[in-house]
Amino acid sequence: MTKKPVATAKGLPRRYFKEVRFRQIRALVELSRHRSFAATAAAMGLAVPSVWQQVRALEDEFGVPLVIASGSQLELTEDGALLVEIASPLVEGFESLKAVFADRQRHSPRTLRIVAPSSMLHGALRKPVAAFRRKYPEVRLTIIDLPSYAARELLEGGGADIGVIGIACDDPPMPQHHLWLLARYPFHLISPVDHSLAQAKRLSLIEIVKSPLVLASDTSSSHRQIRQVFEKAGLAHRMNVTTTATNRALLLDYVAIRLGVTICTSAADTRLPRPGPGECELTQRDVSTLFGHEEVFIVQRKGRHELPHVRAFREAVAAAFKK
Amino acid sequence: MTKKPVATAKGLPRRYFKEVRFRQIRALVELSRHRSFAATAAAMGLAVPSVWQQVRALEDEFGVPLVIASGSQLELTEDGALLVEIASPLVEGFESLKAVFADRQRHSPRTLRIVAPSSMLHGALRKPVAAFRRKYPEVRLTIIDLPSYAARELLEGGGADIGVIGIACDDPPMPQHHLWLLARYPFHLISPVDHSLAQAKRLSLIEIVKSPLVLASDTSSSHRQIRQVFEKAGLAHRMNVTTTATNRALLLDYVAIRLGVTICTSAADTRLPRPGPGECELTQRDVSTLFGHEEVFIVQRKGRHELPHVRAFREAVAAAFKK
DNA sequence: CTTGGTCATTAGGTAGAAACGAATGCAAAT
DNA sequence: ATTTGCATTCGTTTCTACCTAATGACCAAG
Repeated sequence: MTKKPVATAKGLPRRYFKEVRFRQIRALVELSRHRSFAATAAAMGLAVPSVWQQVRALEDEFGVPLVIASGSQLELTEDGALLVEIASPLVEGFESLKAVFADRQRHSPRTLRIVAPSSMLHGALRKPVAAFRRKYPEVRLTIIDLPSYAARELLEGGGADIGVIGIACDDPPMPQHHLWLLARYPFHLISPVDHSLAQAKRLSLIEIVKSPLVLASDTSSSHRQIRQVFEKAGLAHRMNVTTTATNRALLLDYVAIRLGVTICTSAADTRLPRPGPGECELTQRDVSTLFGHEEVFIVQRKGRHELPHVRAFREAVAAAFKK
Repeated sequence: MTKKPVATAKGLPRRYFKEVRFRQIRALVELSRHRSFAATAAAMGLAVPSVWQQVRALEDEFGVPLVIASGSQLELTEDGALLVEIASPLVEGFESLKAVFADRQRHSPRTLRIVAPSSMLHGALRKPVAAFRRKYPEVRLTIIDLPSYAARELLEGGGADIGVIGIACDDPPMPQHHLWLLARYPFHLISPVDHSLAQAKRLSLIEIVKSPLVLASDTSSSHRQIRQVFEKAGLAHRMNVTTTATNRALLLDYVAIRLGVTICTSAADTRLPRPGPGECELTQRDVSTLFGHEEVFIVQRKGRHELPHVRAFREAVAAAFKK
């Protein structure tokens, strides 16, 4: 029975054996230092036959004797000495590879690109960012201010290392990324105190859609979620979004000058601003039974390894939200 | 059940796994060129998962991501680029190792050290040496003229690459060397024609030992063999070696001026010289029944690899003797 | 809006390399 | 004359390098 050769994708037999191997070269170089298989093996933490075999394999490969044992003392042949001369810089370079890399890495600049909507940056992220800046002053920090959905697209394209974004319930999944839930904010309806929606006993989507709306940017998660809710109710075509703004303070300004009502989220401790000149007083009602909650995630590309400074930032953010 | 760690000679577990491997580095460097696992694998003659695994192993080893796949196109991280920058000269050096070695080897001087008794050098070896000189003019040829046993000792000490020597029957074996039998020459007794040993009906050791002897150097194989024969017969103490010489012509001269008789070997076609002035005529008798034959060998250290020019010389000598 | 192709990734399996211990043999030192 | 230290051979075990096949994501054209 002949041994059947294993075919590769290309129909060729495997051929990873006939080849000069680095370990063999390393063994020879060590041998040239210690001048004995026993000493070399000890120095390399190997058994004698292993070293022996590696060196003999080299001789087979190059077709010339490299060492000869005359009595107890071992000598390199001319060819052996030549090979050592050529190869020893390579061995040294390779041995020190990890150290050199670590050294160069220490001195090469680290970067961190954070993306988040401005509300996050002004709010919950302000402290973690500042703390990170203090702890890693050498890291080049890039902060990108984008509404959630735009931020998501940036992350997916590799344009940022980490993001803190809201994700609407029916947005598609992000299979390439890790998501950690940070917070759930209920949606609130904010309107002038004298608005009919502020007075109504019970709110319904039908009632709300009749009013002109002031919403966040259409690339924000809250805008998307609200639209999705109206779509499911078959009311999307009746939405009258008069204004969009990227900023909660602006939204409230527009409501105060009666451009419409807004549906947005607020952290529990957030107070409504006092009315300025020419503005009306505002009130908010919880509409989470209709619109659910906005869910905020830390988002980061999946991968085997997380750089230490990225991890530090991620944990700082998580801790800030946990309080 | 815990997996039992295999203990080495030193009681430590084997540790040839946690280590940066050369192939992994090579894969990364190739990947940096082709920018895709598929293309890299094709270029290296490997399957895609092999390359993938090698690069990921590197990432594990260095603890940082080295490449990221964003969509179809693959990108090196900063760390990956750094590692490639450091390692690619090593890879190139290693890849070209064999070629560089071959090149340097071609331009580095080859040597051949031949040892043999002068009789061989003047006789059977003259033509092979000349032929070799013509065929390999660049080889530095060292010819050492020593009697057989001295030549043997030189070979055993590594002082010569190849030897053509006689070996006496009872000389110790040479386990470290290859021996090829070239010729067997019968021993002859050469004496003046009027000597009693030339006249005697039958020769015996007893008779021969009574005569003064002219022999080759005591480090020659023939001298040793003759001495061994007399020793076995218990006659060694009665040997009266009046003269030794390293050269057959000299031996015959001494016999011709009646310093004694000689026992030596001669090729079949060798004629005795005509007597000079003041010399007597000589005659020879085959004494191989008493002293056996001198056996001539090519001797060469055992080893996996024989350099081409050495082999060429060995074969030239063998051919010269075969005729 | 599916669908087919191409890519990366995971999983499972096999041949071969790389290591070991033990046994042998040579040579020098005690 | 032993012992000891080394190189060498042998047979076996363990680990690696590689494969194929299957899965999943993305992209471009039907």
